[in-house]
Amino acid sequence: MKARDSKTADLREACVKQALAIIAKGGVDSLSLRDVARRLGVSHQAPYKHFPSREHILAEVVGRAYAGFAEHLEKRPRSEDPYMDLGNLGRSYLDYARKHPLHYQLMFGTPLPDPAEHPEMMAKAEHAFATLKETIARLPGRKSDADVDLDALFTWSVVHGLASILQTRATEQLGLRKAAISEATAHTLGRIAEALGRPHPRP
Amino acid sequence: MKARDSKTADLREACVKQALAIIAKGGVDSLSLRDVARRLGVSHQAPYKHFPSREHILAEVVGRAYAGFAEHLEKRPRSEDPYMDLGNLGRSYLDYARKHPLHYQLMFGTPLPDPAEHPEMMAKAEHAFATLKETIARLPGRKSDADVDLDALFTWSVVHGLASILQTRATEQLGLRKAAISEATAHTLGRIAEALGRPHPRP
DNA sequence: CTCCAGAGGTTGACACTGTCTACCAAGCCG
DNA sequence: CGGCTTGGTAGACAGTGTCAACCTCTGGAG
Repeated sequence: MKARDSKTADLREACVKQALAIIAKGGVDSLSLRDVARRLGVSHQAPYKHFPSREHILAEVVGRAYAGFAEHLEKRPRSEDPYMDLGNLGRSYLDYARKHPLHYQLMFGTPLPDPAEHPEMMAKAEHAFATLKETIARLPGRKSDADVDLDALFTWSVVHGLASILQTRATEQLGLRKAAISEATAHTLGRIAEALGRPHPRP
Repeated sequence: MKARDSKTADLREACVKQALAIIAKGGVDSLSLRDVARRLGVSHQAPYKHFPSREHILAEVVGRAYAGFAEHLEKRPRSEDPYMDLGNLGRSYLDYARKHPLHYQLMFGTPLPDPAEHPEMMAKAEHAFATLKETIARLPGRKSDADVDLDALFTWSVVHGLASILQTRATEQLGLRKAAISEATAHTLGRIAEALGRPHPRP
């Protein structure tokens, strides 16, 4: 019944949407296929016609988060200066984590469905890392691929670590001044650039 | 019955131990108080005499992980040179994450019980961060407390980010050479020191 | 046109979970 | 003795994932 004639159209799609809504409200643990079905006004087994198991619907949700993330990184502003370009990439990364904490948490802060069994889930993630490596390869003074790999890993560590920490609100509990938080992004991106060899500004 | 006369002694203690064992085998999701009780040969309600809910037993397990972590950091080698001291701290941190991946994951890679409702859980974490700030404050050229806060946050981000990434085995899926992984720790710690102003070695 | 296979939906059952309630046995203390 | 607390038991309930059987359209193949 209902005005939703979405029936024939896309129950699968509606499931994914509702799943995200449920996770948004109550955390990933609270996701239950029966709840999804209930909200959609269908039987508790209907979702199983589209997803073999709870893990699979979760993998789908996470996969979409990765896709949105990769798209966001692609849309970042570009620059001629390689250091600025790296800065843009980092800012864009932290931007996404701040604006879409739920998606970020799904991607990196949750016990994920085994990636080995859901390979499509990780495809987008690889692309994002490749972008980072390209950007770093353009910095002056890079020699071997090994250097690039190591510095890409370093850079990723920093932004990922900062994003995670800012999300846990650990800051509130660790006695940091509020100002520290708002300045953290700029400061951290600056430190990355210095670590990677940009001449230090010494005013 | 059984040879376990631990009965009078410490069912509570045994619960925590079994809980950790269960999590170790099947992940945090698989923890069930009924399973704990079953393994201990007691009724399914016995654990509830010692823990008000599943969340509380989890909080206890996590709290112990934090304690063990803080203790590990305390035992790190010390040094006169402040940069070496910082390096030791970072190495010690990454060491722990590598040797006790389960504990590390419990602390930082899992949706935790709400810290606001389990304050004792976080007490040890604060101490660890304070140690980091002290170490950084000893570096030459630090000015204000604000600088120290920001650089502490930066440093924490790096090590935490690297530890997280190395644990997800994302490396395997992102096309990094195996060598990159083993070199990552040393390289990253070096980059931190450079970012914080240690003169770059240019061989 | 008929037929029938399959996609997508249904109901019912099962084993499992966390948690509530009531009950019981021992120990302690007035 | 009587009563209170502590730590255990048993039973029930709602909620979960998932398996199995069944129903009902709908789109082709013959």
